Amino acid sequence: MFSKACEYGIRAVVFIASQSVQSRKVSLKEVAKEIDSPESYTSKILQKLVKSEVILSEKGPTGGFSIDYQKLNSIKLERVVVAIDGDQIFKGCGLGLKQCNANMPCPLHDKFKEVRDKLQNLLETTTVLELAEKIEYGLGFLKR
Amino acid sequence: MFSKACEYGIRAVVFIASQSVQSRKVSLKEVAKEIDSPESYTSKILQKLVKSEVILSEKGPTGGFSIDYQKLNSIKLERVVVAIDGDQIFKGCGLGLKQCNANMPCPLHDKFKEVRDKLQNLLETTTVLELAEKIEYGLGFLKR
DNA sequence: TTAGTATCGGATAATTTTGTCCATTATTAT
DNA sequence: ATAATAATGGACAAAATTATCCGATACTAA
Ligand code: FES
Ligand code: FES
Repeated sequence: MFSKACEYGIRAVVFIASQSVQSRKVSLKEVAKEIDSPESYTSKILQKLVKSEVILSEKGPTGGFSIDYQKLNSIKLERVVVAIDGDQIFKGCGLGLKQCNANMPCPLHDKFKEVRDKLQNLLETTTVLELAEKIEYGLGFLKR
Repeated sequence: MFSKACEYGIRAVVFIASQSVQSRKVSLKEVAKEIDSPESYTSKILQKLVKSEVILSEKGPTGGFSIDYQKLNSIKLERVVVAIDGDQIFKGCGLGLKQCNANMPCPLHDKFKEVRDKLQNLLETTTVLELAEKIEYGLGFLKR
C-alpha cells in the first residue's frame, strides 16, 4: 500500500508527535529505536519531512526532531504521505493507466475509486496528534 | 497500490477474458499491444498466471492464451492479485508492522482496516468477466 | 518429416527502492 | 576557544522490481 519509506515516515512522525506533546525533542537514534527502523535510512526520510515542514529539527546538543506545538492538532496524515510517496496513491489509476480519467476509465474505475476515496478521506481526516495519543495511552504500538 | 506487474497482470487477464468470451485465443504480442505493456515482461507475468491456473496457454501455431469458458464467470480479481502480489495488500499492516494484529495494533489499525477490508471485498466480489464486459461494450479501456 | 509459430525458462541488464557510511555544519556547554 | 553532540548532505552499496534477450520446447500444418 504505502512504500516502506512512507511506513517508516508515518511511524516516525507519530512517535515524534507523541513526545512533542510532552515538549520533548527526540534524536534520530531514539526515533529509529522506537519505531524499529534502520537509522541511516530513517535519517533521509526525516530530512524530507523537515523540508516539507511537517517536522522541525535542531542541530547540536539538546537538538533533535519535534513538531510545532501549535500545529500539532492540525497536521493530517495526508501531508506525511504526500511528502514521501506523492499523491499517486489516492489520485492514480488502479490499473496503472497514465492518469485516472472518468471519461475514459479503466474497467475497475468505479469500484476502485470508492476504495481510493475512502483512503484519501482517511488520510485527510486523521490527525497525527490523534495517532500519537493512542501511543501515549498504550492503545497503539509503533513496533513489536 | 498494486505493483506494476500486478497492474499489467490484471489488464492482461481482462483483455484475455474479453477475447475468450468470443472463443478467441490471443498471442503474447497481441496482449502486450492491447494493454500497452512491455512484451517480454508481460510474458513473465502471464507465465505466473498460467502456473496459478488463472489462465490457460497453448504452444505452437493456433496457440495463445485463453481462459476456460466454464470458469470465466467465477474468476475473481482476488486470484489475479494474489497470484502476482500476494495477499499482503489486504492482510498486512498499513504502517508496516510484521503482521497486522488487532490485539497489539498500530495506531492506524482501526481506520486502515476499514479501507483494507473494502479493498479485499472489491477484489473478492469483482469478477474478471464483469470487467471484460466493460471492455466489450466500450465502457472501459485498458490503454490510452 | 519439416518448416514455421508461439510459449517456456534461464540468464542478464536497467531502474528504483532501500539501506549504509562518513565528512561537514550548526549548536551547546564547559 | 574548544570539545562534544546532533542533524545534514553527498557518495556509495545492496536488494527488489521492472525489463530484455535468446535458446529450448511444444505444437501445427503442409
Ligand atoms: S481510470 Fe483507472 S481508476 Fe480511474
Ligand atoms: S496493526 Fe497496523 S493495520 Fe492492523
